[in-house]
Amino acid sequence: MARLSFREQVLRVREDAIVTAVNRLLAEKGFDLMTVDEVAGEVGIAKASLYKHFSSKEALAAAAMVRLMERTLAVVEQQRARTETSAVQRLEAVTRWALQLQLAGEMPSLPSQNSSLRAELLAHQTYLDLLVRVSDHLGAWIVQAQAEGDLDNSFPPEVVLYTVFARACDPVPGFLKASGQHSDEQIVDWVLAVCMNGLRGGTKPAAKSLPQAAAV
Amino acid sequence: MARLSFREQVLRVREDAIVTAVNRLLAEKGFDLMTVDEVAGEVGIAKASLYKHFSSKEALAAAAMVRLMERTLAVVEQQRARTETSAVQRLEAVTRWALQLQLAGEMPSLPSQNSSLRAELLAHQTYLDLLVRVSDHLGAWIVQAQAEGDLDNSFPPEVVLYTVFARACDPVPGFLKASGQHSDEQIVDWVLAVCMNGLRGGTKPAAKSLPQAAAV
DNA sequence: GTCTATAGCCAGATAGAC
DNA sequence: GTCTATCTGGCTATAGAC
Repeated sequence: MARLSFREQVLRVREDAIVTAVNRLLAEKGFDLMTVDEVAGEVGIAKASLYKHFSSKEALAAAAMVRLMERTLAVVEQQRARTETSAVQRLEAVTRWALQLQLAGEMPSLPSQNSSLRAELLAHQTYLDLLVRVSDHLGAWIVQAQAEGDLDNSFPPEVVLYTVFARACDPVPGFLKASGQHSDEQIVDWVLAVCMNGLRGGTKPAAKSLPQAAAV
Repeated sequence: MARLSFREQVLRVREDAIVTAVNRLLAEKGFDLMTVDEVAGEVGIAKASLYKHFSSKEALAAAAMVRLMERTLAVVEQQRARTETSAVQRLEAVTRWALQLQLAGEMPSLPSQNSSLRAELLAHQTYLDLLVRVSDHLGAWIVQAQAEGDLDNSFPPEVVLYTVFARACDPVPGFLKASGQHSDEQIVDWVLAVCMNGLRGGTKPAAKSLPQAAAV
C-alpha cells in the first residue's frame, strides 16, 4: 500500500466524514427526503464542495452502500474465523448484527423503486463485487445449515438469503422501539427469533436445541 | 342510506377511478416518486380537476389507504364468519391475502418517515377508525391462538401483530418474483410459511448464547 | 367541474472568483 | 478545493376562463 501524501489523507478524512453523514441521513430519512444541502450542512462544507467529491446525489448514496457492504463483509469474515460455530449460528450472528445496526440508526435504506438509483448501483463495480462476496458467503452457510438439518431444506437457498437480507429494512424493530416499552436487546431477540424459527421450519427436532427459555 | 342523485353517482365513480389510479401508482412507485400529473394522466382528467376532489397529494394517498383498510376489514370480517376455522388459520388467511395483493401490484406503500404524510393520516378519522378495527380483530385472534398453543405465547401480541402487518411491505416476495423462477402462488406459500413458522416458535435462537459480533 | 396556463417553491447541479 | 451566488427543471398547487 503506497503511503498517502498529507493532502490525500485530508481528502480521505473529509470524504469519510461525508459518507458518515450520508449514512446517518439515509438511515434517518431515506434517500428521497435526504437533501444534498443537509449533507453539506452536517459535514460543515458548502454544497458545491460536495460535488467536487461526489458527482451526484446517487453517487453519495452508492458510497454509503459501499461502506455498509464493507462493514458487512468484515462481520462475515469475523464469523468465518470462528471455527467452533455452526453455519446457522454464523448466519444468525450476522443477522443479529444487522438488526442492531438498524436499531442504532446506522442502517442506510434505499427505495428499491428509484430507477436512477438502481442504475447507479448496478453500474458500481465495487459495490456489486462486495455484494456478491457477502452473498456467496451467506449462501454457502445456508446450504451447509440445510444439509446439517439446522434450516428447513424445503426452502430454496435464495428464499433464506433474501429473508436474512430483508432484516436490514424490517419495519418491525422500529415499530417496537417506537412503542417505548422494550429494550433494544429484547427487540432484537424477538425479531431474530421470529426470523430464525421461521427458517428453521419443522425440519429440525430437539436434538441440538437449547433448553427452552421460560415464558416471560 | 339516502339515494344518490345522478350527479352524485358520477362524482362517486370519478373519485373511485382517482383512488384506483393512486392505489396502483403508490404500489408501483411509492409516494415520493408518484406525481400528481401522473395520477391525472392515468385518470384522464386535468390536474386542476383532481384538486377539486382532493385538496393535496397527501389527501390522495390517505384516500388510497382508507380504501386499503376497507378492503382489509372486509377480508377480516369474511374470515370472522368462518366459524369452523381456528384463530391462527384466520390470521394466516388474512396474511396470505395481503401477500397476494402485494404480488398483484395493488398494495400501496407509504414512506413511514414523511412527516406531512404522517400528520395527514393521523388526522384522518376514518382511516384511524378502520385501522383500529382491523388491529382489534387481529389482536383478538392472536391472543386466542396463543392460548390455544398455535402461536408462541412468549411473544407479546404486538410483536405478532406488527410481524403480520409488515408482510404488506415485505421486499422478499418482490425479489423472488424478480428472479422469475417461481410462480406467485409458490412465493406466497414460502413467505407465509417462514412467517407463520416463525411466530409458532418452539425453540429459542441459538445465537443468544454466542458472543456478539464486535462493531466494525 | 373541467380545462389551459402559470405561479411559487424547492432541490439538484453549476459558474466563477479566490 | 472551497466558497457564494445562480441556474435549471420539475413538482405542488392555484387563477381564471368557460
